[in-house]
Amino acid sequence: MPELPEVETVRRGLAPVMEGQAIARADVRRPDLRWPLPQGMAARLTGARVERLGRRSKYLLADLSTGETLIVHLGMSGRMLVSGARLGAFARDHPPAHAHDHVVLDMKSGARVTFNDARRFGAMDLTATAALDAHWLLRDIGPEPLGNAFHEDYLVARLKGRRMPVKAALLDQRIVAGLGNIYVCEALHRAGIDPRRRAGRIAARRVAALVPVIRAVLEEAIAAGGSSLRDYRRSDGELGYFQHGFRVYGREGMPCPAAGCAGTVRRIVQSGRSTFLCPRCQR
DNA sequence: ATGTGTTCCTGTCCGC
DNA sequence: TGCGGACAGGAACACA
Repeated sequence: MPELPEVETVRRGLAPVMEGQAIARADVRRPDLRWPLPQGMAARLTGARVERLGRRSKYLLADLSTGETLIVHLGMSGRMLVSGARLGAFARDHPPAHAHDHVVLDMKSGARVTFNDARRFGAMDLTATAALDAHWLLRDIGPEPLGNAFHEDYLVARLKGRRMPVKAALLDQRIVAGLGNIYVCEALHRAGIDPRRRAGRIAARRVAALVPVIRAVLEEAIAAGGSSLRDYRRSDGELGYFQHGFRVYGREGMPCPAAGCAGTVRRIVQSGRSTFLCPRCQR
C-alpha cells in the first residue's frame, strides 16, 4: 500500500473532485473488504456532501454533511480512480467496471470515484465525525511525522528501552504514523542506522537525527507525487516519480549511493518482510 | 507488557 | 506456453 506520501498524493488528487460536491449515488458492490462494510453504507453516503477530504496516517477521511466521516484505508493494493472529471462529462465517459471495483461513488458533478482493491486488505467505515478520534482504527495511532508532536525528544523517549529492531519500531503505527516498509528503509539508510539495531540501544543523538531525516524523505516523496509501484497509480492515472528517488529500496546488489561509500545494497528479511540496507554505512 | 510469526487475498514475475 | 514458488506498499491477531 500506499504509505503516507502515496495516501497524501491520492488525497490531493481527489480533493478537487470531492470537496464541496454531493454524492449522487453510491454503489457498494461487495459486502466486505478486510472487514464487513458498514451497515447501510450506500444509503448513508447517498445525498451527502463531502465537506472536506483529510488524511490521518494512511487513512483518507471524508467529512460528510450528514455528520459522519467516511474512513478509507487502501491496504496494500487499494486505489481510488477518478473518471469523468472533465467539465460537462456524461455517464458514458466512464470506463466499464473492472475486476475488483468494490465501491463506486458518483458525484453530482458527473465525476466518478472508484475504489479498486485486488487484495482486499483495504477497509472502509463510517463513523460520527465528532467521535472520529476515538474510532478504534485511529485512536492508538501515534503523531503525524510531519506535525509538531513528532520531535526529537518524543522519538528518543518512545524508543528508550525498546528491544525490538529499530526497523520494527518505526513500522509501529503507535510510535509514529504513516511510515511503511519503503520509507523506513530509506530513512534508516539516510540516517546511517542499521535496521537490525535494537531501538533502545541507539545513542539519543542518532535517534534525534532520524526525525528530520524522516520528514525530509516523506516531504520529497510527496513533492514527487508518491511512488508508483506495481498496481499503485495516482488517482489521475499518472505515475508518481519518487521510486526514482529510492536509495536502497528494491536495489539489492546495486552500489550504495551514499557519498564516499563503496558498499553494496543488501536485502535481508526482518519479521517476514524485506529490508534493504547498506551494511557498510549503516551501523 | 513486549516481541515475533501468521494470516487475510490476488496478481505478477522469474526460473524451469 | 505452462506451472510452481516467491514476493508485494499493511496491520490485526494469536501466541511465546
